[in-house]
Amino acid sequence: MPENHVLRPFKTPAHRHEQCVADAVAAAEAECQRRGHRLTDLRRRVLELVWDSHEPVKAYDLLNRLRGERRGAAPPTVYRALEFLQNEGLVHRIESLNAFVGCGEPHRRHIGQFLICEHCGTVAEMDDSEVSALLAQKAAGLGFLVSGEVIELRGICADCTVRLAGSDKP
Amino acid sequence: MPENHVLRPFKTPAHRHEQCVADAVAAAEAECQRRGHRLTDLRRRVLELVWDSHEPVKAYDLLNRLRGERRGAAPPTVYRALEFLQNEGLVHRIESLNAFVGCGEPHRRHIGQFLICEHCGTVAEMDDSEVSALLAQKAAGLGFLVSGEVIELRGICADCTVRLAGSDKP
DNA sequence: ATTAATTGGTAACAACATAACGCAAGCGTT
DNA sequence: AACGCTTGCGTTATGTTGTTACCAATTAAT
Repeated sequence: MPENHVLRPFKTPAHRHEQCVADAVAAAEAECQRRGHRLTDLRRRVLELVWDSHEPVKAYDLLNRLRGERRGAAPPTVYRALEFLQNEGLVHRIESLNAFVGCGEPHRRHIGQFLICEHCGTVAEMDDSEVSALLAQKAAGLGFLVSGEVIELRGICADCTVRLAGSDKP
Repeated sequence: MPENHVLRPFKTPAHRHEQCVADAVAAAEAECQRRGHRLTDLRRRVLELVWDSHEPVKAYDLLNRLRGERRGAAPPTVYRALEFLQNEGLVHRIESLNAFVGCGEPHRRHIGQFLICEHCGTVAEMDDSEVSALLAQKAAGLGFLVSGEVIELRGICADCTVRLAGSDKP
């Protein structure tokens, strides 16, 4: 078992977006079925909207899009769907952005460590057990027993590094 | 140079709180003086209020306390002071709580890794370069160049572990 | 079919944060 | 001291994010 899962890589050149959303929804269907939980129309739609961007999505952006297609959509509509999706591990919340991203590997329960590109806004997800273990060990040194972690790194992704280097000398 | 600074330990039994706040303010004075930045009455007072609790403090709690002693206090009053204090490294923001804690070591610039006790609400601060280095290395493996990190661990602190174990068999 | 549990529509509100404007105090120059 | 610049912050208003409470509609279980 690899210690570093890369769950949500930065976009590859060959990225076919419709397929990627469809795959995510299919995986979600499968998981919910397996668990006997209900991925209703609303929940599925919110999940699609989350995946529709590879950047983190704000709850009220989802709401605005929902309003266009569902009469009576209101904050609880979105937050309830998001809560369900989070509980099922289908989306993650990015605390430092008050925003949400789809999870690329919902069948394996995990928390995730996020890489947020400050240039293009894209978020990648790692799940590295070595990092978690080291943190748990360091915390244990202070008598602290870890039960959850929020890890969100900011920086520049590979694509943007290239792009920025290129634009240095135009 | 130690790789793991413990900047804000959990409370010790001998904790003398007034002294601890006074020390923090004195350190802040010294830092601002040295940098030629102005720790005004308002900013000093907000810093005191932040330190007054060892738990993270919400901006609007600060505001409510300020209102009792300063006519015309409003959200910008607090947020501006907090922004200054953050820039000076005198307080840290806990993203996952929308709250603020005083920094125990303002003379050394750092980001901090936070341990949040879910039982008593207390926050401790680590600054472990080994953790940061490992994260940077793992991210680099994905072509990601890290420039900032948000690390907030939840769990149970040493004191509460003891307390909880004791209350198992009362 | 009847009942019980879940889902989500609706309205109101609570919590968190920023924008824009202007005055006045502090400061650095002359 | 007089001038003009910057900074701090009071003030008003508004924008964003998240929650509570209640009830109607749908679904699942008996």
